[in-house]
Amino acid sequence: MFTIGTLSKRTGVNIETIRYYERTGLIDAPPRTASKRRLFDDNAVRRLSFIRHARELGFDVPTVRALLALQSSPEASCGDVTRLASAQLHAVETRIARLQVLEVELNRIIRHCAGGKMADCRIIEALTAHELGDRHLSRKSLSTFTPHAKSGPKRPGRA
Amino acid sequence: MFTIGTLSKRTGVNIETIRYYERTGLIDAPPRTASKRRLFDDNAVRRLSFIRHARELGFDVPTVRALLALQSSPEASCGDVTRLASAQLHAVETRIARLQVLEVELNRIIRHCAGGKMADCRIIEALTAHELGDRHLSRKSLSTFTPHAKSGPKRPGRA
DNA sequence: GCTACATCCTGTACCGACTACAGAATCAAG
DNA sequence: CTTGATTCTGTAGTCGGTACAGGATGTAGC
Repeated sequence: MFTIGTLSKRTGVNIETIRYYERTGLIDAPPRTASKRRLFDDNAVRRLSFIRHARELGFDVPTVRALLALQSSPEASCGDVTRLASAQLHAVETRIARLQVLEVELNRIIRHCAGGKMADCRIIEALTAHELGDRHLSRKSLSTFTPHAKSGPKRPGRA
Repeated sequence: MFTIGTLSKRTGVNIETIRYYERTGLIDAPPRTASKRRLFDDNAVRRLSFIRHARELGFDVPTVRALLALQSSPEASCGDVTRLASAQLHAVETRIARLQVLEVELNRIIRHCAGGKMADCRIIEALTAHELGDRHLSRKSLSTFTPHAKSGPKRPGRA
């Protein structure tokens, strides 16, 4: 048995995130020491690794929850899992396709303008006018890669 | 001159989002009628279309802001714009590459299990054990396609 | 025992980029 | 004049965490 810091190191999941998962019922509340410290075992490592990996595969939390439920219900069919994975695969493929459209367009934009002044630049125009295949565009899908992960503490908000 | 609903229809941007953009300074506060209704013109349509398109290309809002600033500063070089677009292209390419890894793995998982019972299913195991190239994994990148866009009003939260 | 210092606890607020809703005012058509 | 659509402001909720305050423990060295 080990405390949350060890679990965090073993799984690569943030301590705060582990507590968050507990709060939201993704993992069970573990036993505690007399001084209220959480105690985890190897089972917790496995479950948390599973969650992490599923999240990495792009499953959203409700789906992860469903997978976990299937995992612990012996009469569930493997087909159920396959179904979830297929849905996920479909979503991933859609995302890839859309990103490739963006890739092409960004390339076009970049090539279009080498280094002149704004007056000669078609980019703004291109961005304003051009039409993307965007009928079902989800806001969620638009997030940029923002690697603010472990790049140190930043607190610009409340200073 | 037209009101916000018309602007919304012409640009495909949600009314609430337009007001949000105004609040956060992405667009200027427009003139109003005597009864405080916002009045927009074709310029607003262009600017908002630009914003929308840039967002669709995956630019985050601060970057969109930068693009807009460049747009209205005549001495800015086209190269600045190109730089932003290149950064965005790089991010998009990274995302594609990562999603393709997921695609492969999901496919593998799906093929691995046709329709037996959980007992015979390797998926959970695969998800628990397998290691992804995830050293710099950003939480932001994990969001699933959640097409809850215009699929009607839903209010499960406070009912 | 005492002092550091690391780790852990709870609780709350914050992030981005919106979205949703309440409750009131105003508008346009019949 | 009434009805229904549109708009207004303001606030709170969403998702999936992250960050921090302020306190309580644990552990090591002296």
